[in-house]
Amino acid sequence: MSASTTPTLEQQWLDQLAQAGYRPTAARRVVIEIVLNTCRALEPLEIFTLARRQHPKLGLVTVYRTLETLEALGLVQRVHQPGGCNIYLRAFEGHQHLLICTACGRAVFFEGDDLSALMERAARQSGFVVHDHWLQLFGTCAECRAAQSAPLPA
Amino acid sequence: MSASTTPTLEQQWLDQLAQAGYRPTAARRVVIEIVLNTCRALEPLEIFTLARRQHPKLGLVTVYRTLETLEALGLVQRVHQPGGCNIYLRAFEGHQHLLICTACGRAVFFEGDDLSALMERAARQSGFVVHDHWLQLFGTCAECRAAQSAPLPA
DNA sequence: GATGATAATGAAAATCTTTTTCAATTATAG
DNA sequence: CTATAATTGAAAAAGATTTTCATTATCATC
Repeated sequence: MSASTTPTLEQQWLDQLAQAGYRPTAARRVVIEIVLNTCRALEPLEIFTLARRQHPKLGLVTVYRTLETLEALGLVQRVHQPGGCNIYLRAFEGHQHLLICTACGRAVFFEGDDLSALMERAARQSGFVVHDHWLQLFGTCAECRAAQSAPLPA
Repeated sequence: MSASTTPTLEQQWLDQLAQAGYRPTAARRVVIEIVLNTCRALEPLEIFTLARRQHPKLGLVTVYRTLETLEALGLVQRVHQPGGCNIYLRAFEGHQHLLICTACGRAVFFEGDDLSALMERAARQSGFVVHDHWLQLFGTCAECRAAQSAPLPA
C-alpha cells in the first residue's frame, strides 16, 4: 500500500467523525457504507434491514442515532418527497439541487443557481429577507423510461 | 342581503365540497374557517385545538379526515419545512411558490415561473424527463424583523 | 498488551402521530 | 317525517421515533 493512496469516501467520513470526537464503530461503518453505495434516499428502517445483513446485532436505534450524527456533520441530508420526508441521502458539497426519479427513487444532483433574480423579486414583492431556498425536481430517469417502453416478455 | 353578494371563501369551499358529494357539516365548517383565517401552515393538532373552542365535541380524527378531503380537492396543501412536514396551508390557484418566515411561520405566495431554462438544463444533464418541481424560499418577514430590532422594554 | 475512563450500543419501554374500526349521530332526498 | 347513506367521535391499533439504562466497545495512558 503506497502512502499516497487517496482515502476512500468511507474513510474520509470516518475521519470526519473522528475529528468531531465520534468513534469509528462497526455500526457506523455499516450505515455509512450503505448510504455511500445507494443512489437513492433511504428510510432508517431500510438502512437497518440492509445493514443487519453485515452486522446482525445492529439495533434500529443506532441507525437513527447515526443518521442524526451524520446529518449534523453535513454528510447526509434529509430528503422531502410526496411519499415521505424521513429519508436520507448523502449530501454533496456546495449548494446543489436534487432531481428525483418518481419511479425508482434515484436521486441526482445538479447545479443551477441562477435563482437570485427570482429570489430578489420575491423579496421585493413580499417584504421578506430571504435566507434560504429549497428546489427539488421530480421526473423519470432514463433507465425507468426504458423499462416502461420495453417491458420484459412474459 | 342582495342576491348578487359574492359568496365568502368559506361558502365557496363548502360549495366545492357539495359538488364533490361531501356534506357541509359543522366539523368541516370549523376546520375550513380556521384554515382560511390563518396565514401560516398548521398541524392537525393545532387545528384541532383551535377548532374545539368553537366545536368542543370535535374529534382529532375528523380533523385528519377533513384535511385529507380538502387536500384531495386541492383546497389545502401540505407544506414541507425543516421542522416538520405535516402542516397544512390553504392552496392558491395556479402554480405558485411559497415563501415562509422562519420566525413566525407566516407563508406568502409568489409567482415566478422562469424555472423552465433551469429545468431544461437539468433534464439535459441528467437524462431525466422532468415532471414537476418544488420551490420554497425561507426568510424573515417585515414584522419579525421589526420585532427583532425593537424589542419591547422590560 | 493491560487498564481505567468514557463513548456507544441494543433491548425494552415510553411517546407521539396517524390510521382503523365501529356504533351512534347527522344530513339529505323523497 | 322517514329511510338511506354519509359522517362523526371514542377507543383501539399500528407505526415511527425517542428515551432510558445496563452492557459492551473504543481510546488514551500506562
